[in-house]
Amino acid sequence: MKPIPRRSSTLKDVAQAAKVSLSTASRVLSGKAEAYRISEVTEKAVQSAAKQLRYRPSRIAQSLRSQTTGMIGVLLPDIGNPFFSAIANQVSVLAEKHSFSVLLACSRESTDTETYLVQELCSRQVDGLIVCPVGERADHLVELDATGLPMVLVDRGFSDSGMVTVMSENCEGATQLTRLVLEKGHRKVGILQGIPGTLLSEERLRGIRIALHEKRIEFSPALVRGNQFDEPSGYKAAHWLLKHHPDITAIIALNNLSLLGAMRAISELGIQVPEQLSLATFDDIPFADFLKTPLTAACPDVPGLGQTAAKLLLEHIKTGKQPEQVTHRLPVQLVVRTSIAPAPAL
Amino acid sequence: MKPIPRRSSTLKDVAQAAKVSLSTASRVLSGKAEAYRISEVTEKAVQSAAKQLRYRPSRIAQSLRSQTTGMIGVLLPDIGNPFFSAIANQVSVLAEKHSFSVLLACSRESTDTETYLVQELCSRQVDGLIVCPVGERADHLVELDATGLPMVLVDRGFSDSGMVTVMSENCEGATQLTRLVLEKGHRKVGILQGIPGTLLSEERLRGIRIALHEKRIEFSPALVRGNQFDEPSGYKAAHWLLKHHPDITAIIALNNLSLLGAMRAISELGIQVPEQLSLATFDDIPFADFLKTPLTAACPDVPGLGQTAAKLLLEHIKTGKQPEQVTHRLPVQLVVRTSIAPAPAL
DNA sequence: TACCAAAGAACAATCGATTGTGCAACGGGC
DNA sequence: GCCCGTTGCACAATCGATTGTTCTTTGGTA
Repeated sequence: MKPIPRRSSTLKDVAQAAKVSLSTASRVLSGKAEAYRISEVTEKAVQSAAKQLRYRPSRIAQSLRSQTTGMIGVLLPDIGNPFFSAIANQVSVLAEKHSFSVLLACSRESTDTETYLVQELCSRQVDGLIVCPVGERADHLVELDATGLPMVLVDRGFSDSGMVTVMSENCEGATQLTRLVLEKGHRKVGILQGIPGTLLSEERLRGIRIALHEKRIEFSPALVRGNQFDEPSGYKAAHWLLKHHPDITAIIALNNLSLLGAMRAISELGIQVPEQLSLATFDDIPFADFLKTPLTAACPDVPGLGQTAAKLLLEHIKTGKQPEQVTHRLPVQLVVRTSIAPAPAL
Repeated sequence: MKPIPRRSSTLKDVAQAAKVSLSTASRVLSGKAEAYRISEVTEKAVQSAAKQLRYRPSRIAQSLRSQTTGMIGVLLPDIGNPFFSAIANQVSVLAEKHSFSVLLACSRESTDTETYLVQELCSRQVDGLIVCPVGERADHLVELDATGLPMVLVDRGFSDSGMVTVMSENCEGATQLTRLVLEKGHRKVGILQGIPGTLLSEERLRGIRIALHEKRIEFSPALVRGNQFDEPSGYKAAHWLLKHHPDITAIIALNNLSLLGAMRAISELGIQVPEQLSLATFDDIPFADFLKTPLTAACPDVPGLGQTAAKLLLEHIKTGKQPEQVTHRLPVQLVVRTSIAPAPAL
């Protein structure tokens, strides 16, 4: 299979057209004419030749030479999820501002895929990496981090991994959200989580336990359901909870897709929110204000997460120094709407 | 500024470790040992050296040599918009399946930025390009298309540009959506559009005119407002319409963000949907079923758009031949909910 | 024993840009 | 008139991988 012959003009073409050597052409076009005492006549000749030939340097060749690509890798679990696409958006805009390109990859919540893609991004020599890890394992990331490649984890992380991480104040947010529920008299609350054991889930659960503890309510692991950060998981978990624990009076969803699944289940079962069942959730959704029952939610600062991660990464790349502060926490904003009602008398 | 010394092992290292030449190492690792009659002993030696050194070939070097990068550029107006992120998602997944990486760029609905980014992606030597153009101008894209670079436009396009394009059946969809409105007796309908003059807007407007014509209702350009594919545009347009034409009984939004803006405006004005004002829109939104007033919408086949575009592009890249069919149309699905009510008596 | 073919691996050019060093030409000072 | 310093540019190595060509070795045969 022949390489496609669509070759744009190279430096060589420019040099020949201007009747100078490669080196001279290169120095002129990279603005070093002055430093190398190149005459104005020559300089102009090169520049006009470059313009005529519509010369654009090959970033591939530049990358090979300079060992730096001007690309940052962005590895997310699911770009279809507005939460992550918002992060990608922020990163992309900031990257462009700093003349970096974004190499996007999507692990689809699979740790194996994540491991593979991280390698893939590395073999493309990205200058840095922003990863929202699936969260089940950290070894492949720790190993990479150890090589010194600038890397920032975002939204999800690992405890004590030593890797630079930008996260929400999950525990605090969960506590506040849960308090709102408990204050309305709810005593038996179902919880929809994502992948169990991930730091994100653990922190949010911990926050919930703190609020429960304040009210002297025992935490019941049986009421925590869900095994994925996706809609089917939320759907099944909600169905299970409402079937096996019909006396729960509130549900807290720990992420947006679990919530969406739960709402389908609740709708199917004909349960009224918030009259029969109160609902609280993590993550904001567009159109939240226009829902039949506007949702009370603990909202991570999504733009902040993306911007902070990008800023830290770019800083690391430019200075060569890892940021001093390893864990960065962004506050979660509590948005009170109407989905939490007083617990119905049983 | 020195290049960062974080160098992973190169083919040279492997060759030295295995005590063979570069060429032999290369041939073994690219699976051509057989063809070049390399002894099994040597082959094993190279492979184990590669494994020990954790050798991964530099795709930069490979790209330079092969003039092919295994990257496709994806240029979208706004990745934050769920519509586009869903497309990016599809493209990303399909690309990965075919061992391509995605270089993402975001024009932020600016044609200038778009022009710049297209150049940027090209100088990175992407093997192909998927573009959802802003739609104001086509010259920069036509020019690129002429070079033979595999390229597919998605969702928005240009009339008679000759460029491979994947679009929705906008006209037909708009006609159907409008019919639903008119059947309920509405005679004065406000319309929220994106950037005027773009093919997308024009086609949808044309569809609306067809439906109006069927009912012998005159099309009034004064009732078409909006100048951007974003929320503020929809917000302002809706406010303007409801202020200057308080007798409109329905609004049709031609895209999701205009709709969102309109809903804010309508909510602020305390207008009841659908009792006082009917609402119909293009684009589906998550949670649509759970809105206070579930929206009747003409929904483009978003996954289909992404997949078709990716498939066409990858096909073009692999075969080297531009697909025969230039324009691909995907049906728009009409989802009837409850936001269109009979027109109130005036 | 001498010669030839095939096997096995090394040499070297290449992709496109960057950069340290070397080499001419020119002018001025002694 | 000769030497030296400056000016202006070319030569060549390099980044890492691929590949056409060449070279050496080995074994078999006449």
